[in-house]
Amino acid sequence: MTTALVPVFAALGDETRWSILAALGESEASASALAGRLPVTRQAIAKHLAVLQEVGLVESVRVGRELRYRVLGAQLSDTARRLDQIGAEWDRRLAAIKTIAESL
Amino acid sequence: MTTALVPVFAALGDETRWSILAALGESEASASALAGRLPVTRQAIAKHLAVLQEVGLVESVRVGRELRYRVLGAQLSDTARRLDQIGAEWDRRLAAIKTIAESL
DNA sequence: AAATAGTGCAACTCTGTAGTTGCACTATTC
DNA sequence: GAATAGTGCAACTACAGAGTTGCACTATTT
Repeated sequence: MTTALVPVFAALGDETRWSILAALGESEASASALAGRLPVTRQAIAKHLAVLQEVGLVESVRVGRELRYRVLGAQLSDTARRLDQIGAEWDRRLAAIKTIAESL
Repeated sequence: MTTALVPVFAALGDETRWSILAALGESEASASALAGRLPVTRQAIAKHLAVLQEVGLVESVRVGRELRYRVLGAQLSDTARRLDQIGAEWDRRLAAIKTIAESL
């Protein structure tokens, strides 16, 4: 299953979500724990985590009575790979057109 | 000048803008030309192009009386590289924590 | 058993923005 | 010089989503 690309970027296009990802990049944490460090409510964070989980950037594990979230760097790297391929393809094609144009 | 990352993702988090980028990935085009191929008005496309240009994904060149837009694959590849580094850093750090935890 | 920490869900506000219509302006092209 | 193709700008609508408050529920701890 290859995750659709656009929703991933939409998820990454929000500063608050990057704050959450950055925090999770240092250590796993629950929504409540994150709410202690960030200037938003726990409910807002829960919504962001749902978005991030939907696009596979985050996964959750039950630990006692808390839901602990973990960031998935591999998904980010996979997205990066696909992005790089698209950019390279554009430049390749446009360079080819330019070459043809100049040969006229 | 390293472009801020989040605005780039916000720009990439829209399907219509991807349609525009895909079209420009095949050949340069003006806002009016793009409006002929896509199911949105020329004005809407102009706004999207402004957003894309703001984050450096697109540049424009005057050709006669038209403003022709060109996609910049290099900016996409650069973004991809930075994204990959971030993902790798997360996984590296969390793996280190896991190792420490298991050694207890 | 009681207190509590963590979560889930719903309703609401508010801002941002995607998209539209309409008109004015300008440089072409004939 | 007149018609026209391309763009620029402004006002407006409509919807998505970021954030809030409030309450209910549940599984822990003590």
